[in-house]
Amino acid sequence: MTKTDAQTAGEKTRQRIVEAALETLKKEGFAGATSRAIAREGGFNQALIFYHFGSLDGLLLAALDETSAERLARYREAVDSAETAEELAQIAAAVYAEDRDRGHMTVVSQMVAGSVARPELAGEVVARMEPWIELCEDALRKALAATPAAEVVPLRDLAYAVVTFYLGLNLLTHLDADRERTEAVVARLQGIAPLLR
Amino acid sequence: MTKTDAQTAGEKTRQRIVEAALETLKKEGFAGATSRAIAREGGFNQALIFYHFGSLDGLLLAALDETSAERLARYREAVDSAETAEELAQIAAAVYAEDRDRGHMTVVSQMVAGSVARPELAGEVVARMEPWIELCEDALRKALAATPAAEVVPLRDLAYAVVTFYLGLNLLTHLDADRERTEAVVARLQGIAPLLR
Amino acid sequence: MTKTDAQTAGEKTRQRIVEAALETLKKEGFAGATSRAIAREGGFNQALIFYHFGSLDGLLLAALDETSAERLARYREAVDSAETAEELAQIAAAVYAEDRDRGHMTVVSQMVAGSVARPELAGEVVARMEPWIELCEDALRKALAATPAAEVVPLRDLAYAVVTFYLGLNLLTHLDADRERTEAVVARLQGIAPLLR
Amino acid sequence: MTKTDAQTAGEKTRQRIVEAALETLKKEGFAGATSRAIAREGGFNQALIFYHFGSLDGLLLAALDETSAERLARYREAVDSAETAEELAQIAAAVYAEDRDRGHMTVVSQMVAGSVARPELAGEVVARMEPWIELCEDALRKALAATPAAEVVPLRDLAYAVVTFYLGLNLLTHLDADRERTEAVVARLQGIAPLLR
DNA sequence: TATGAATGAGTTTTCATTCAT
DNA sequence: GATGAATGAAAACTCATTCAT
Repeated sequence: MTKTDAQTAGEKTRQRIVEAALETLKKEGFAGATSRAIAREGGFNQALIFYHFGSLDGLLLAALDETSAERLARYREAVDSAETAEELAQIAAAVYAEDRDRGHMTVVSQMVAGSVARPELAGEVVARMEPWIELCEDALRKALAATPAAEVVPLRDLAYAVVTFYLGLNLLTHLDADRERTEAVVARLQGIAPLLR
Repeated sequence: MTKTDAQTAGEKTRQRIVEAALETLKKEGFAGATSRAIAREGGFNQALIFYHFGSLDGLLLAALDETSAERLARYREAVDSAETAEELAQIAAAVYAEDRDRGHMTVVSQMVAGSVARPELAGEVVARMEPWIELCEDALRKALAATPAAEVVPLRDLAYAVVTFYLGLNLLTHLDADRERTEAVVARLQGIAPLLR
Repeated sequence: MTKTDAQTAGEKTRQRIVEAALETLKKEGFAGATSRAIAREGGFNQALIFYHFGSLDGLLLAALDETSAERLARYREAVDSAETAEELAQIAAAVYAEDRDRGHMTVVSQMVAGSVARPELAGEVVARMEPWIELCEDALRKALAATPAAEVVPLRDLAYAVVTFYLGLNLLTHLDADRERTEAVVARLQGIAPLLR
Repeated sequence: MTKTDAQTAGEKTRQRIVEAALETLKKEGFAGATSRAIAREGGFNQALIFYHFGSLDGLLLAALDETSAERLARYREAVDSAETAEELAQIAAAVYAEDRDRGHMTVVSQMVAGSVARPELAGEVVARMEPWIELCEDALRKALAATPAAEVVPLRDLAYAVVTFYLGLNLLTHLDADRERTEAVVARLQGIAPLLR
């Protein structure tokens, strides 16, 4: 086995573990994402987690990184391609729906919620939210370009508020069995976009 | 000891346990609010929790009820006494600050976050959020009375959105060590009030 | 309240507790006959058990005494009134059916089974089986009166064997959900009686 | 260490745990066979029980299987080698004595007795008694071959009755400290064999 | 690289029993 | 006589992690 092959094999395993972690986070939440549960989900040995990621926290953060990178790219593209506030709102709604159905944001909100009582994790998690806030700021800059809103609330703070809201929304989506309400709220927000003119 | 001048011993103990639970929830979060930790915090026997509340979940929900009742009364009074949107915003900020410093809303957000992976708890927790949404709706009705906003977004949905946001805010407050940002966001929101005119 | 009344009240409570213990033993078995379960069944305070019987074991033994006394009287009468082996077999089957349906022997077998690992109880329980063996010996004496069997196996040993068998039967009746087999065995034994001639 | 000349480490540990379980069952009975007690007896970590057997019930059933397999083989051989009823009776008595002294049947009767109030266990335990009944039926067929008894009581039912009796006997052996009586009963039964002619 | 085995500390909950009132 | 409250010990089981192979 050559060195390149070996590295590849290792990379593959890492990937497999990360995916199992994400899947478990989606299905069982942060509290249910134990090393056993993840290993069971992925069909591999528990100890592999510690071999490759040092600790369960390490894996969880790596999984968060992975999801974030993928989703950020997707969002960034969407934001860059939009021109008007309406377009942005529409795109946001579409990507939100995709996220909700595929569970991407669940991972984020679960990690945030789970980190609250874990100072070692909290810092790491919060750091991983920065790019989201930046992305959101960019989107808002575009959306509010021609409005007076930008003068009232600094974009940075507004972006932070939006992410904050998104986090709360994700939490509640999980609690609200029928999703009726969270859906309604998102729909309404879309209705606001045209008013920005 | 007569029955009038003092609670029964049982009532006192229940209260003591509830307070220990709240304290632990604030300090250690949902994941850290184990029966042991709560008993240690309150300096009583673990088994007392089960004697008085049947289960740890039972205690946690009772603690949530207790905090909610107290805070709701406080907020309700504030909302009722306010006349203008500015007044409401000012009061909201004041009560928010009080909550944040004393940890009341931490308990709520911790319970919400912790319930995500616990279906048995989730229903109970979500039910306990209803009065908050109602209160918020009343406040918004007052605040938006003379504005056209009410016609665009139904108050109910808006109230739900506000609570959602508040939840996210609480989560982030805990993660963001210096609180700088969450503070800034709240301050900005206050700035919006005058614009509603 | 006169002393007689008081005694009566105490006796009534004792009786209530004993009945709750018997009921719990029948429904939940020895392992399920905890002080809590018994108190719940009877709708009284746990501590009453210890006030009246000193310990849970004390209550359980008292309950065993009570059942034994009642059933022994019933069996004794039946044995005394029978004349032939066939009659005895018929009566035995009838009383067995009654016992099985009302759970009397369940209590005995549960106490025996539960005592196995409890030396303090074992001695007491075994002592309470003596009258049953004696009764059985009397019945066998009558049944085998005119047969040569009595010369082969001493009645005492045979009586002990019968009780032993009855105990095993009770245990298996509980395990064998459909009771088909235990019923069949009892039916067959009845068929043996005429052969004794 | 090759795979042929030794069990895997896991197999060895499993065996160690099973033996500790059997030993505890013999010494402390079903109620005393807690995970702690078994771990203490075997000098290993409690958690190992759950690692290897999933649950305490799982271990107990595995222990029952182990004992049963060993003893069944022993009995089967004895039954097959016997020719006459007297021989069978003699062999039965010898094997019974061995069982009693080494505690094999104690394990069976403890599991039966303990399962009475445990529906999940009961089914499993009862299933494990089938081979014993079959073995017994074979022995009886041989013993009663030349007698008219087989026509009166079907062998199957009789076998079931014998096992039933054996169970009761085991229970009582433990209660009856001096074993005098159970011994006597077994001795008497042996005396019956010649009469079958 | 990967794995099966092992561990100590932890979890929620229940137990029989005691005690002050 | 009776009760609500309290307790220390124990129950089954799970946790993240380590280690020898």
